Amino acid sequence: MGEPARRLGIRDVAEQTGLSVSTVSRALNGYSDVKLETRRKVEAVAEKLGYRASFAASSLRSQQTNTVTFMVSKPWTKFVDPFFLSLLDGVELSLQAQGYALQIIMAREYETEFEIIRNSVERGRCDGLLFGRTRPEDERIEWLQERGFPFVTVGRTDKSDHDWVDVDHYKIGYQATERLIRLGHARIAHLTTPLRYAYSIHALRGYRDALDAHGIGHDPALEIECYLSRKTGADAVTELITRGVGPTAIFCGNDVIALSAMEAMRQFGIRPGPDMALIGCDDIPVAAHVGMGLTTFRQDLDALGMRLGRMMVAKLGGDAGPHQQLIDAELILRGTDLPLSGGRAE
Amino acid sequence: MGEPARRLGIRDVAEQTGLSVSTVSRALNGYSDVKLETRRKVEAVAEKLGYRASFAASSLRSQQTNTVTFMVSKPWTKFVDPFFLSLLDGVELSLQAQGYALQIIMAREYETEFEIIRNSVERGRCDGLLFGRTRPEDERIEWLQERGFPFVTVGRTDKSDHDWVDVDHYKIGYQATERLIRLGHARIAHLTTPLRYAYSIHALRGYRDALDAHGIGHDPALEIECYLSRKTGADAVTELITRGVGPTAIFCGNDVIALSAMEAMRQFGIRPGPDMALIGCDDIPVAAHVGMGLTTFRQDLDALGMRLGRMMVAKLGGDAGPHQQLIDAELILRGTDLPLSGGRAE
DNA sequence: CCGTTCTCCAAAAACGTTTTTGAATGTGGC
DNA sequence: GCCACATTCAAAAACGTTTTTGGAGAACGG
Repeated sequence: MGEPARRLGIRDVAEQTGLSVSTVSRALNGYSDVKLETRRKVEAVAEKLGYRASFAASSLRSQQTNTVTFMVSKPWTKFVDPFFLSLLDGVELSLQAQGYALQIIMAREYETEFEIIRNSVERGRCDGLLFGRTRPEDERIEWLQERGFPFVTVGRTDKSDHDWVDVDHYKIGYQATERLIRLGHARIAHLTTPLRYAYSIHALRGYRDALDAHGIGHDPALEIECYLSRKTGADAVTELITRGVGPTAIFCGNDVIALSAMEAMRQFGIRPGPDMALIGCDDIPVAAHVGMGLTTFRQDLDALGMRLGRMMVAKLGGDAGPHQQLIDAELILRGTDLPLSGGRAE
Repeated sequence: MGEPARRLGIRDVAEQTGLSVSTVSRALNGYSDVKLETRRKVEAVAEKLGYRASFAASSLRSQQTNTVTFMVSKPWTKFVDPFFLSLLDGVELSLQAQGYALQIIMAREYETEFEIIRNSVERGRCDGLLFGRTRPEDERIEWLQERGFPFVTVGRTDKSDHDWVDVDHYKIGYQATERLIRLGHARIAHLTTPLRYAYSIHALRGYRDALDAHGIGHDPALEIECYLSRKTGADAVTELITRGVGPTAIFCGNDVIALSAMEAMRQFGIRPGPDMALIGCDDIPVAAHVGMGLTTFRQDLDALGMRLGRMMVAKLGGDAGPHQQLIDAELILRGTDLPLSGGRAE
């Protein structure tokens, strides 16, 4: 017994108000050619009935979803720290201010990233796309550009004629290295984040340029690519020490690598800081608590997120672009950037 | 010049194959009443053309989205640690195995949680809903139950006649307290997570029951409710000490509170562990690195996520339920659960 | 050889909105 | 008093699928 619980539709609102369906729609969507009094009545009835337009129906007809998708790659270290949440927070804030919903979608495997994008775009699940982990040559970006689909990336690519926001990793690399040089170090190793990502390469360039600028050439043996799983910071430190490459300081592409490196140092009886200077990047929460505190770079991801969102809104609003935003990281001095003391012969 | 780039539709596939629109649809959606050969041809052409069904159109007609939404409350501490990501990972894995997409949506404000749910459900944006931070009396749950909308929560409520998964916080509270009692402590404080959440209350009950079971009554002065911002673990410790309540051990509702408490202890010259035993909960990454290591409880959120996803799939598949899953946490012994030593007069 | 069942496909309706088109009414100028 | 124009709304088309309905032909049993 009882009705089969048919979905509440715009017709019901039309009947209740005694107006036509089209007028109700125009009233609810804020068109100007509906009398204020009429609009009020429609809104009141809609509220009373608890009516909301079907998402599927309205986006089918209007050809837009008012939704922006952020694709997050799972093994992105930044996801795990609260500041990445700040980024999403900033994005959400600036999007919803303009009536857009933020939707987050996970790419669990590296291989599915592209497939997820294709699916989102071709099925018309969102109006705009946000993603990070850009690579120097990024097929996702080319594909999206071909189709003219709106997107903004976190991170640049080699041909950067699209919208992006980015942290200046070149500057980070340069500053970190220069600081270590100023502290008297000359044998400075660099444990890089995976070099398939553009930002890793920028940091590496900064590192090398700083060395060059101070008349120190870069030594390939001091540059080691690290991963989250395969080869960690600890492996790299072990390699540096057993091969006798003899660094007195290390600049790590991120704090996770730095932490792992510190672990290995302790195993070798090397004190991070006094015996081997260390600078990381990201300022993850652990960084302040580990040992004497890890010197590292902090990024204002909140601001980055806001800009990311605003850029997307501008783009969806018809602003052609391209727009780009580079933001600086802040050096957080703690306990591991110490001057060269009892270094070996150099 | 050039076409106005009309959207690629199912009609195009129909024309290319020489079949009717309905046959193409049935072929692509895996119905049985289409010859294998025909299906192959359709799939080939669709692939060649790069056709994908419009999400809006198909979900309008079929009245389902094949999407499950996880609503994550922003100030959820678990979001910030990598293990929360494990939970989402587990969910995604079990959902996509059954052809469902996982979509994450953020509730930045406490007040918007309900609104987001209403919007998702009434606009028909998803087929099922997942969320945590359940409260003993949870209006979201009642609302969803009234409407018969499929959902599974992370955490129970008082009237638990719905589907949920949960970590056994009662057991955690009981075990933590019992361990501290066995170590000789009798004045054991409990810094609780916000008591509006059901799990906080479960932990509190476990704490009290353990005290009772060992003939120690609970003292309201030893129970302090902590928040992430307003009153932190540090504030609570300050209160305990300045008021001379005299605890010798503390069980903290989570590690963030514990860390904050440790900070305050140091300010008072109290060594966490030797001078004041401490047990936390969650095993956030910092926990292993802070001081002599925080003794805490680890939860297998990966498994929790898998179960959560599977439960949702079952529900969407017509399995009535209710289904409930309680999982145990594992005590991780580190350096802060020490026996009572130079305690004051008791 | 006829009737029945089964297999495969086509035509058309339906999903619930938004947008287009056009009509009715009122208003003002001459 | 008539025409032009602005305002406000209604009718109907359109969005791109899936589902329903039913029909043509093949297969099969008697």
